Amino acid sequence: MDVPAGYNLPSFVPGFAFPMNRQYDAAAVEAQAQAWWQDQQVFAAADAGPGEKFYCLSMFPYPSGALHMGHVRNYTIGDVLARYQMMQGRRVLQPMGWDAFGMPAENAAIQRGIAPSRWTYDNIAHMRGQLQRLGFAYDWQRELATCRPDYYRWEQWLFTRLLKKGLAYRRLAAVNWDPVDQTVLANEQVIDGRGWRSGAPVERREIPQWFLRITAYADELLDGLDELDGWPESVKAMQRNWIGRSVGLELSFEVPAYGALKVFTTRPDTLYGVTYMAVAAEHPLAQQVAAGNPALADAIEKLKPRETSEAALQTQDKLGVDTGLRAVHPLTGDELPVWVANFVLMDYGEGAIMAVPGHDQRDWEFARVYGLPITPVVAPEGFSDEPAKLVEHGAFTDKGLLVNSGPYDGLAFQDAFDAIADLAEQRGLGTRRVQYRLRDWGVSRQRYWGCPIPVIHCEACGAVPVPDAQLPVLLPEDVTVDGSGSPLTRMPEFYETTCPQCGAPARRETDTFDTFFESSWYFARFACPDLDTAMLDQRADQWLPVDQYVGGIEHAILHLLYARFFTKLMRDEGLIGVDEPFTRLLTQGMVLKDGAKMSKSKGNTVDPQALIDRYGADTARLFIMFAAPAEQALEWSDEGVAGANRFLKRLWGFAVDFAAWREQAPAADLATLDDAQAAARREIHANLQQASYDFGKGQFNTVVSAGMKMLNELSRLPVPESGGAGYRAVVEEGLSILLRVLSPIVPHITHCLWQGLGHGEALLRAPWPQADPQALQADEITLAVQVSGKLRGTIRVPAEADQDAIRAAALAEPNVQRFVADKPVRKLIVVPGKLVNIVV
RNA sequence: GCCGGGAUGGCGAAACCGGUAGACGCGCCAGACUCAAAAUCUGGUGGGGGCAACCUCGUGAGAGUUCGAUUCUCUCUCCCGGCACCA
Repeated sequence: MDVPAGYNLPSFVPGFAFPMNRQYDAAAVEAQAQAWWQDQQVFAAADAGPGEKFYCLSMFPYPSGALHMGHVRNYTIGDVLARYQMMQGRRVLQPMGWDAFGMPAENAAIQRGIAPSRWTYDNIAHMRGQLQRLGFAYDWQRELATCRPDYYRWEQWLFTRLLKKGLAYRRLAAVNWDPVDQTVLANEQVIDGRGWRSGAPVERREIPQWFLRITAYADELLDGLDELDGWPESVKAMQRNWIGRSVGLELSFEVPAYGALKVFTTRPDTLYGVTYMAVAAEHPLAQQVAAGNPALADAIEKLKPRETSEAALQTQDKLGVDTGLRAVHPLTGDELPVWVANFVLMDYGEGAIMAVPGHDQRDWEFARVYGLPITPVVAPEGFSDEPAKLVEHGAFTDKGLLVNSGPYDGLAFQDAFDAIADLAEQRGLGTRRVQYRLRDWGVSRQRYWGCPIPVIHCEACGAVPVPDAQLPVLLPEDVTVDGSGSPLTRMPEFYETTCPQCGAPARRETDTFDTFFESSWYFARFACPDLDTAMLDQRADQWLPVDQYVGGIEHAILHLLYARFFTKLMRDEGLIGVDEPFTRLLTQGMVLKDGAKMSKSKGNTVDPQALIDRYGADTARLFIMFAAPAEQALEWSDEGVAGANRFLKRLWGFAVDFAAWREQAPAADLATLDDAQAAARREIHANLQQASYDFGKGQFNTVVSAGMKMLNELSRLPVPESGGAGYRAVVEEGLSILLRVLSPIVPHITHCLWQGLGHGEALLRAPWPQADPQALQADEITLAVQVSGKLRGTIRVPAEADQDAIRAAALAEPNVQRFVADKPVRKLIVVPGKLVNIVV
């Protein structure tokens, strides 16, 4: 760590002279603290040793160029948690790395003609410097970047293992195709149905792609959520819904001139309410109809989705066309029209539905548009009106008792479900089965800046995994990217190879992995980043699971689900013993300015570098932790930052003045406190208790608040001109508590003051302070007095007053007497330590 | 469209198990210091009423449960995150 030239470092010698400089110089203080940490190697995590392990991890950044405020927030929260655990005596691992593959590097290459690798490595170097300037307690020896072959070779290796197990496979899947740029587009690159660069309407194309069979782990991924007590309920709920396990009935409807039309339903109880059938435009039935009828083919073609995003599909107007085919209702024998509808998704279930417009809102809306009948077959218990009334203004989607359902009338949901499912199974019409919303994970990307998929395509042998001895498949870094597809497809020296099985000329796969592939296992690699003989070794089990994971809520589903999935894959490969990667999860909120998320496109960003240059790392950290709870959105405020800096200046000045005063003061004596000093001490300990409680909850803004109150209490005490044994005792103790409580948040200033005040060298290793119960004792307490629930006054009573004494005091309060007057007291509630409510 | 979350003074927020709404900070107002300003320090600061003691309204909207609701239940509005190729 470099110390700014020309600055005379204050000489912090424990227990001796305090620096003369009363001015808080953040740059000097921070350089001093960081130099000490660097010198002592305090953040190098020992794989074994004394203390319980604690693995604290923040989601690693994409090296986009420079840190943004969201990074600063994320990493400050993680660092505060890590440092807090160090002070609890844990052996803490807090690593940092780079999620280095991705589209922005290719975009930069197109725009500026820099190779993606060069751009990425430069960004990493710059951002690493910024992280170091912020004083995060990272073990930099474990740093990794996912774009380096020594990292990605192991995910290539794992992929070949999954291929052999059948957990990776290849099939056709849809992509967004830009017909002008002749390239595949990410959903992000499709704006209002058009390519972002060409402006051409995107097309949907089916190409062969690699998939990971995440659905094979659907049940385990779902059930595992129940054990994750340290995760927010909201994230678990989102994952549950994403996996979307539902138990239902697979049913076949006979369609003359087509055959059996299979559907899946979770509501067999509504079978009598089916009034039409609907299939997706890509469904074989639709294709068959189109083949024999050009007019219908044209109409069906228009119903085909153009984009791949589900949001785009589900928000379009409900459109359809009648195929003219009729299905036979399996129980009533009624004829049901078969429609092609754009709200039916080919990817979910069977790509066909039995429409029950009385009890499904989408079916209801479609029926309304096309004048199809709506038949209610379920009604709430005790519903006595005309059943048709139930579905006049929308579908009735609750469960209830069956009506209009022949022999099943009057049955409740589960009985009806069972009876109809039993009948369907007996008659061979269908079977019960479990359906997931979760789809297998498509990992192929037709892009350059990613990990090459380690497969060789041979005409004779098919898709052959690259043998271990040939790994890694190196991504050539010296390339030109021009936006018209991946350069790998134009590099014979990359793709021309020979089949590892038969030796014939063969073509190397030119697709790369989804970048979620890299981020799905990096947390494990941090345990052994230097290992070059295997993906992981026993050190992974020494550190895993991650005890505390911190990152944005936007990763609630995909990244966190894929990381959980990979953990199970690695476990089943015998690499690790844990089932789940992250024991506790904190999802931090966004950073906003003027009510909107900070982003370059909105032009409302604040550059963290400017903030650090002006005020220092501690001010940035303090503001971020104080301005809002970690999980909530944080509204940026330049004045708030200045306020945070003001507090640090006050803290510095107070400590320096006290140290100077202490030179001529008598020894500290806690037995000689006056009333004000005793009260201040009580407040210090009360706020310590609060801060410890809040730290445990992860509510850091109120920890800062408690620290501010402590300083307020101490500064309010008059400084004795002579004597001062009591003052010295209260302030010395108070400062030692305050510095420790704040040290995870503002580690630099507290480190220097701790040393300067002579408490020892390593604040990091100081124990967390404990509140003294004796200091907390008060003789009198204040109780609120309500009359019929409204506050009418307060009373002071001895702390040990009994209920009768409290009642008497409450009734004697003058304002209370006014409101009670001669009205009879119906009830008198005493909440110990809080309030009295007199109900008249 | 579906899933998840949020809404409290002029602003960021606090209120632990249903018990004094607005701690702490920002901003603003007044005062001290200063030739002046900045910085710093002291005091005040939810709306309305009152000389005051106090009264009254008030936690997105509407209902409900309760002696008592920011907190629990139901309905609604608006904003934010995710929706499988942004990371």
